[in-house]
Order: sequence, then C-alpha cells, then structure tokens
Amino acid sequence: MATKTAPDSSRRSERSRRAIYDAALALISEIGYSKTTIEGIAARAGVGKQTIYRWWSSKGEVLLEAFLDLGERNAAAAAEAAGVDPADARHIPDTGDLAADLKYVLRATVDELSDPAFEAPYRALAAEGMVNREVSERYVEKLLEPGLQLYAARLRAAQEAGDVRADVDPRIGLELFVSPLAQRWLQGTGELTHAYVDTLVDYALNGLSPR
Amino acid sequence: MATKTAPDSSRRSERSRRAIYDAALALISEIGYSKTTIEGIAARAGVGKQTIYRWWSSKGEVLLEAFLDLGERNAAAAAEAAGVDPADARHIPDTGDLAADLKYVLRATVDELSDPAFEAPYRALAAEGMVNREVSERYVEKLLEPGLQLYAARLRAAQEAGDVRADVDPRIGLELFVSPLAQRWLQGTGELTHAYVDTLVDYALNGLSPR
Amino acid sequence: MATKTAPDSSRRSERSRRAIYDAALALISEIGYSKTTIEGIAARAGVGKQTIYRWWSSKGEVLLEAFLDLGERNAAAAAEAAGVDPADARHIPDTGDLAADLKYVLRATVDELSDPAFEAPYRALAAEGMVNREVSERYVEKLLEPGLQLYAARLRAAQEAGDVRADVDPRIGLELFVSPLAQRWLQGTGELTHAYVDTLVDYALNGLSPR
Amino acid sequence: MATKTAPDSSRRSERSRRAIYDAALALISEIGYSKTTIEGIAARAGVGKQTIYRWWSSKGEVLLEAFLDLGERNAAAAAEAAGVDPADARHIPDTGDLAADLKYVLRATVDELSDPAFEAPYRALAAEGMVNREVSERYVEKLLEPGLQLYAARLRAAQEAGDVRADVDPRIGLELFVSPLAQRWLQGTGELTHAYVDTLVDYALNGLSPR
DNA sequence: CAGTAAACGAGACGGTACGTCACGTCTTCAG
DNA sequence: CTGAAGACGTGACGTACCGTCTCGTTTACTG
Repeated sequence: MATKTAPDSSRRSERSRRAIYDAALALISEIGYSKTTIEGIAARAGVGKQTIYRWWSSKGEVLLEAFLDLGERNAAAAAEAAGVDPADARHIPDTGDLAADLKYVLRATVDELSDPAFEAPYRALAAEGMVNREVSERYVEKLLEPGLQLYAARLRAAQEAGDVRADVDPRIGLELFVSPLAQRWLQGTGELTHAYVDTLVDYALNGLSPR
Repeated sequence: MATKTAPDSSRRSERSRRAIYDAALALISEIGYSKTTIEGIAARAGVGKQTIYRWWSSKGEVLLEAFLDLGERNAAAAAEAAGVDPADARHIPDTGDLAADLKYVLRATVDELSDPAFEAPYRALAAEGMVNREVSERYVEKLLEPGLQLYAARLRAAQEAGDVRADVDPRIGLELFVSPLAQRWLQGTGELTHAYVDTLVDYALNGLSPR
Repeated sequence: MATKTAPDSSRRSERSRRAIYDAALALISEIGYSKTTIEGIAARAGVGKQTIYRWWSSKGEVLLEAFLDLGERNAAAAAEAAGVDPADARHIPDTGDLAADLKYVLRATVDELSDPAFEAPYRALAAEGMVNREVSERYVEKLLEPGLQLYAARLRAAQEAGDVRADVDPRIGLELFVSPLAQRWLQGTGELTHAYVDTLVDYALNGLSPR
Repeated sequence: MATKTAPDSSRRSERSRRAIYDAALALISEIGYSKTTIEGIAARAGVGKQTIYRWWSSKGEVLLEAFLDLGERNAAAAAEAAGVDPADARHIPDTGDLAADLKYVLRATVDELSDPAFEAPYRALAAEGMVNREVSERYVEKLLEPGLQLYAARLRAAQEAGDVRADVDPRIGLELFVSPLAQRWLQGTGELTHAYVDTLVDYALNGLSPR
C-alpha cells in the first residue's frame, strides 16, 4: 500500500545520472553551493527537473552522491594509473617511522584541501552535513569514517610495534592531529602549511608536558 | 551625490532591534536555520522588512549579531548573578593543576554544547560561517577567537609554571584538545562525554608515545 | 520508410477501447472535464498512455468518441426496450398537431439536459467544440446535425400539411425554438422549464406581431 | 480571522493592470486561449506572476476583466468619437419600424462577430463561461445581460406601439432572433450573413404558421 | 513647541526557484 | 510482437521569498 509507488531503479537512465553529477559539481565550483539550484542543475544537465526529484530528495543529497561518485572515479583512476590494487591505494604507508608516515599523509591532505576544484564542493558538503541530519549521516559514514579508519589502523600497527602506548584509544588518539587540521580548514581559524601539520604530529605523539 | 545615504544609526529603534534578535533566535530554534526567512523574522518581530534590510545585509548577519547579543546578555547575567566582575567571568581557572583546570572547562563546554537552546543557532552559525566569507570572519573574530585566547593564556601560564614545555606554541597546543571536541560536535563523528574530554586532555598533555 | 507506421486498426483491442470510454466518461462526471487528464484516463482504464495516443490525438477526441459511443448504446438499448426499429427511435412524432409534437420533444429534451449524468460531459464537449476546430466539426456533424435534421424533416412534413408557410426555410425555422433552448442551457441565461419550451413553440409558430 | 489577508486594492498598480489586460488580449488573439498561460501573460506584461495571482484567481477571470475593460474603453471611445452621451451609445434605434431596427442592429452584430480581433477572446470567454461557474455568472451579468436588456426594452416599446402582441414576454421573444445568431456563431452550425438575420427577424415577428 | 526629516510598519512589486503535475515520446519487459 | 507500465525532456502550475520600492504614520531632533 505504497503512497507513491517508488520509481523502478532498473529503468534508470545512466546517462542522466552522469550528466546530473557533472552538472552539479561544475555549478558548485563555478557559482558556489548556495547559488546552485536544482533548476540550474537540470538545465545544465539537459534533464527534466522531475528526473532529479525522482531519484533524490534534496540538493544536499545530489551533491553528496555526486561527490561520492567523483571520489570513486578518482580512486579507480589513480589506482589504475599507479598499476596498484585499488584496495591498497588509500593505505597510510608504514615505513616503521610513525611520525614520518603521518606527516607524509597529512601534508598530502593539506595539498588536497588547498585544491580549489576540491574545496568548493567538499566544503559545501561539510556545511550541509552540519545542519542536515540525513546528509550528515551518509557524509560521515561514506566519506569521513573510511579516512579515519586508515589512521586508526596505522595507530594500531604502531601500538604493536611499541611506538604508541598500549592504553591509547586509537579512535581518540587520531583526533589529536586530524581534528585540528579539519577545524582550521573548515572554520578558517589558522593557516594550513606543511610546517603546521609537522608540529601537530610532534605535539600529538610527544604531548605538551615536559618529559 | 551619495550613492545610498547611509542610515542614521542614532535614530535607530532599539525596540525593533531587540524584537528582531528575539524573533530570529526563536525561529531558528523552532524551525531551523534554513527554513527561517527574513520575511518570517520581520513578521514575527512585528517589523517591516525594510527595517531589517536597512541594518543588515543577510540572514547570516542577523543571526550572527543576534547570537553575539545573546552571548553578551548571558555573560552579563551570569556575572551579575555570581557577583563577579564581568571581565573575569570567562577566565579559565588556574588552580595550579593544568589538567584539572582544562578538564573542568571542557566538561562545562560539553554541557553547554548539549543544550538544545544553544545548539540550533550556534550550529547554524558555524555552518553559515563555513560557506560565507563575511560571516566567517566575524564569527571567528567575535566568537571563536576570544574563547581560544583564554586557552592560550592558560597554556602560557602553565609554561611559566613549567607544566608545559617552553618550546610549545600555545596556539597550536590548545588545538589538540579543543579541535577534537569541535569536530565531534559539528560533524557528529563521535559522542561528547565528560570521560571523552578527560581522555583528550590526558593524551594532549602526555602525548601518544610511551614516555 | 514510413513516416509513422500507422496503427493497424484490425488488431485494435476492443477491451481497451471500452475501458477508455468508460473511464473518460466516469472521470468527466466525477471531477469535471478540465481536471480529467489523459494520464488519469489511462490509469483508470488500466491501459498504457500510448494506447490512448495511438488512437486519438487529444482529450477532446476521446471524449467526443466516448460520447458518441454512449449515445449509440443508449439509443440501441432504448429501441430494444421499446421493441422498435432503431431507425425509428429518434423520430419526432407526427400526430398532425405540429405544436404538440414539438412541445413533446422539447420537453423531453429539457428533461434530458437536466440529467446530471448527461450534463457534465455534454457541456464539456460543447465548450471544447467552441474552441477546437477539429472537435467542433465532428461534434456538429455527428451529434448536432442529426438532431437538427429531425426537426427539419418534421417542419417539411408540416409544410406539406399546410401547417407551416411554404416559403419558410426549415433549417432556419427550427432555430427559432431550438437555439433559445440551447443558449439557455449553455450560457445559463435563463431557466429551463416545460412552460418555457411551450412558450417558445407558440411564439415561433405564431410570431410576435399581432395577427 | 482572515486566512489570507486580502490585498490592499488602494495600492494596486494601475500600470500593471493595464499591461496585464493588454498582454492577455494580445496572447489570446495570437496563440489562442488554451495556449495562453498565466506565465506567458506575466512575461509579456513585464510583471511578476504573483501580481496576477494576487488580483485574479484564474486565467478565465483575467480574460473576463480584460474583455470588460476593452469593451468599456471601446464604448467610451466610440461615444466620444460620435460626440454622443455614452449612455445613449448602446441603444437600439427606434425609428418606428421594429423589423428594420432589429435588422440594423443584428447586421451590425454579425459584422462585429466576424472581426477576428474580437472573435478569439470573446469565443474563448464564452467557452470558459460554459464550464466555469464563477466566470459564467460574471460573464452573463456583465456582458450578456446588458445587451439582452436593450432588446427587451425595444420590444416593450414596440408593444406600446402595438407592433408586438401585448401578451408576449419580451425576455423570451428576443431569444427568437438573438439565440439562433448566438448558436450559429458559437457552434458553427451555419453561416452568418445579413440575409440570415433579416430572415430571422421576419420569421420571429410573423411566425412560421400561415397567417 | 511646532516643523520636519528620518525611521518605521506595511505590503505591492518584478523576479527566481521551489516542488508538483501532466504533457506527448520513447524504452523495457511480460504475456 | 502487442500493450501495460512508466521513465524521460518539457513546460506550466500555484506558492514562498527575495530585495526594492512606495505608502502613510510615528518619533525625535532642531529652529
């Protein structure tokens, strides 16, 4: 006794989905999230508005999926280019030197966050997630958590190697260097440089108190 | 040949300002930021739309000022209630035990962030700030920075007492416990409890590596 | 290389046609002509939209045919019920008393026009015909003209009997009592009663000037 | 306890009203009533849609008022051009020869109904009135009735002069020549010529039966 | 203390976008 | 290989707000 007879996803037009993702990302980069409208996305994608409303319930959802799709395609492309198993592509290196490994990855993150093509949609998505419960959950689950898990895994490996105290909770420990970076980027409370993340790693590993 | 003949702020109606702040905060709590409209604020405040547009340029600005005003009134009320000089009201205590002092303040912050009356507008403001340059700057300057300065000051005092290494940059050091809290709250990446902030302070002060 | 590969009418589904006629007439009675949609007819008839578009080019056409079909079925049923040759069924009686015969038929027409089941679709059809050339022609040809011919025939018989002046054009003469009735019904310029049509017949036959 | 707080008509923009009337009539002449949209009228008039919805509730109402306005302006212009009191402008002449007077006026009506500029909107209005109760009432009251009253008055004068039987109801009598004309025009059941209306008048005044 | 200029409440205006509905066409899949 | 089902591009619907622009009406300063 469905009220609205859900659409039949097996008949969905792949062409339209692609075009909508592309249009959404392009518009957000060009004119910003708040000026991007569903009508504008539809027009740019050469698609009827109803085709968007049929499959998504809000602008935030479209953007989230577009962004996830972009991430997947990028990851696949990167993995392919490197001739690497995609499953390995996003690992944090483990050279045995924990500080060096973290600094390497966080420096790369700083560079990525400074890329204007990435920044506009990612920032918009984060803001939407802060205010829209539904987007928030999928955002954390699909985008944020997987990244954090990598850090947690690296910290656990370090614990086994004796480089991190055994009683440290990795899920909290990683926040000492990840969250400051996130906050500076999101709220603009400070500049993002390689030196800054190096300092963060040093402080986090060694603490602020004298040894 | 003035372009716009700026309004004469000496003639501004205090009554209207009050009513607009109240209406804005009420609406954001009741229906959320994105459903709050300038027209709605005006109607609720019993005010003409032009009176809003005369003094503010966007919904974000109205909210920001309403929120600052709320903070000031709360602070003044709290100080008065405590019979304390308002200038002292927001200090971080210095009992000589840095960890205890930080835990005390951060636990209070956790409680404050869990207050629904505070949460909706504050969160909305943070989200707006992430996306709107103008709001962002005033938000950081007026709301975020003053709070961070208090932590920085406390850390500097701790350095003089030898409880924090002399080579630590207090502005970065404070982020080790403040930013994780902020991120969990804004992005919902974990729960906010007193135990959590206690752990944060311990990790931050003592580091993750074995001593 | 046919342009449109016209549908093969020999393969047409009689079941669908019936269902579409029924659905169309039911919807027009229930919700009115302008709120009746092709999509709605298709859904109600349990038929694909294409099945409608294949055989009719507009809502007006569907209605027109549905109505013609209804009329035919009614006539056949009435004739059968009366045990009469259907060809005679729609004749205007000729008792020798022209005025009485006309009054009899026009009174029946008044009753018919007051039947709500008849009224909604018929009125919608008339309105559509006033604005849509294509519908108009078929409407006049199939529905209006046959009725008018009956009056013309009766007037011609009256001319032979000497009850109507020989120089009168029956096609114009009949309008004196038929058109006023039609206008009152269509435009609501006056009430429709048996007394009214009696008066019309009297005036038409005897004229307005003193004799 | 009004649900919608009716608009303040004293603040209404005369400019917009004019532009909307003009746009509506132009569009109906150019592309027909059913293809004319509120959006189209607004665009053509250089007006926001809401300005139309604020003052009218349907396309039919806009057209009706546009048409009434057109009629008033025409009448005023005609009266001025003729140097005549506008109150006299629409009288049916009374030369003492009833048949001649009626033929004169009906011939003029035929000419008017053949004017394409007049025809499209007038016909659309009549059709709308047949189907839309609200429009219908105002249509009859404002457009149809005043015209019919003129004929009724002329017939009453003829009764006093002894040219029409005293027992004839003028409101019904006039339908003998007015309604046939209306029906031919609206439903296209026959051609409209001067000869036709002459015949109508003759039949109506003298009846169809031999004298 | 009147005169007057600005701020005010109200809300109409030209617009943009919303989310929904139906159009007429095109594609898929079951009988 | 027909026909129901329904997704698609299109475009109008009627509504909500936008930011601007008059309207009178307070309100508070100035002469």
